[in-house]
Amino acid sequence: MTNKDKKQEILTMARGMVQARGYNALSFRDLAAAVGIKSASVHYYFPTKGDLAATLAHEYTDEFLAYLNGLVEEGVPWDQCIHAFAGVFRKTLLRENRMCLGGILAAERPDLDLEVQAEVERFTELLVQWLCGVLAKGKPKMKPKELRRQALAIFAAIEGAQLMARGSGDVAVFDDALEAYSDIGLLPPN
Amino acid sequence: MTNKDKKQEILTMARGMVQARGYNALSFRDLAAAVGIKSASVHYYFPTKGDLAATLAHEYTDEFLAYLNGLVEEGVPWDQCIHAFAGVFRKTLLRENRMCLGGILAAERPDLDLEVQAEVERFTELLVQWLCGVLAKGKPKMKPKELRRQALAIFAAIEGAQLMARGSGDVAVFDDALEAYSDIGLLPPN
DNA sequence: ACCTGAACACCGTTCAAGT
DNA sequence: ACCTGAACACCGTTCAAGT
Repeated sequence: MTNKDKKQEILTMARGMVQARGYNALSFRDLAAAVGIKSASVHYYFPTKGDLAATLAHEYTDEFLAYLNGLVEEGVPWDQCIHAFAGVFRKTLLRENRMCLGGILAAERPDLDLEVQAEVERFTELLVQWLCGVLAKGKPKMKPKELRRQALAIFAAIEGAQLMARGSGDVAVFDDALEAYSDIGLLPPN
Repeated sequence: MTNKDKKQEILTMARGMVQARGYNALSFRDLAAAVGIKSASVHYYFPTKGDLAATLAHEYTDEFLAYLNGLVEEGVPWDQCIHAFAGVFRKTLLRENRMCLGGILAAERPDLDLEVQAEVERFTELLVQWLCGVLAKGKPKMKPKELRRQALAIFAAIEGAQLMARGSGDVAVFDDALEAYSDIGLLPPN
């Protein structure tokens, strides 16, 4: 196994742990045990917990965005793109009641190093931009500023639905909220 | 200073700390120092961190609800009640970028004792019920099930707007999202 | 290049001991 | 009744030492 493989293995394991229990709850000793090394060795790959989290968040953003851009390139209609976006959050909940990495890190913001805070902002910014682009197809007459506000609103509403579903440990809460969003026109109809 | 005073002082201080930095980041030693005792003494009032958090969450719910019910009793119109509800979340952000206690505990759910998880669910349930009651005045023809879904959606959307505003450290994000919610009719117009 | 044990100051918790 | 210091097993981090 190469260096890169091991590093990636640590990242993958850590991502799941943070999404499941949060940044503060992530233990280097648990993480090390999960990949079969000692906690001191994790520092060989990532000098600090902040470095690990920043890398984690950066990759998460890139992969999330690659998936979303893939949908657009495949020619998926704009309204189905929005639903696919929401679907990612739903799928995350189904796996051990996990949260969006950007969401849980946002909640823990004051405990994060500046570099990690910056990655959270990058995540939000890039996904809002993607939503803007997709939304623009459905609402061609809308002004850029209003478009951006609506993209943000859709994003926030979905994050909030996920947060409340996690808090109650019940995916139905997420589904109910999203159905109401569709009824009212915040999300396109099914 | 009586026992009750000291206990309340601990609770008040702990509440602010959890809203600012989260449950996992709350340190008994920091908390003890803030109220002028040693960390071991905090355990005299609250045997475990879970006991403290559960009491915290219970009081938070009660106080939040008392404020909201006060609005209704004063005869504040239903749409202004909803805006006042949202206003609490905005005000929380303005104080050191704090979060709703129910929201941040929801994010940290897997790290919470069962009694604390139950308090988070109580918080959500009681506030949703209050929103249902207020919303019913504005939409008298709406069926109970749909009413509840919409109350949940409003709650989730506001929590999400707060989460994203916290993540970016910018209240304008909260304001933008809420403006979009109003535009689309999820929240009543201003 | 990659890993380790031991040490450091932290954490929640317990408990015997103080007043 | 209320508080304490000391101990326990944890935490992230550092570092000299191993291969």
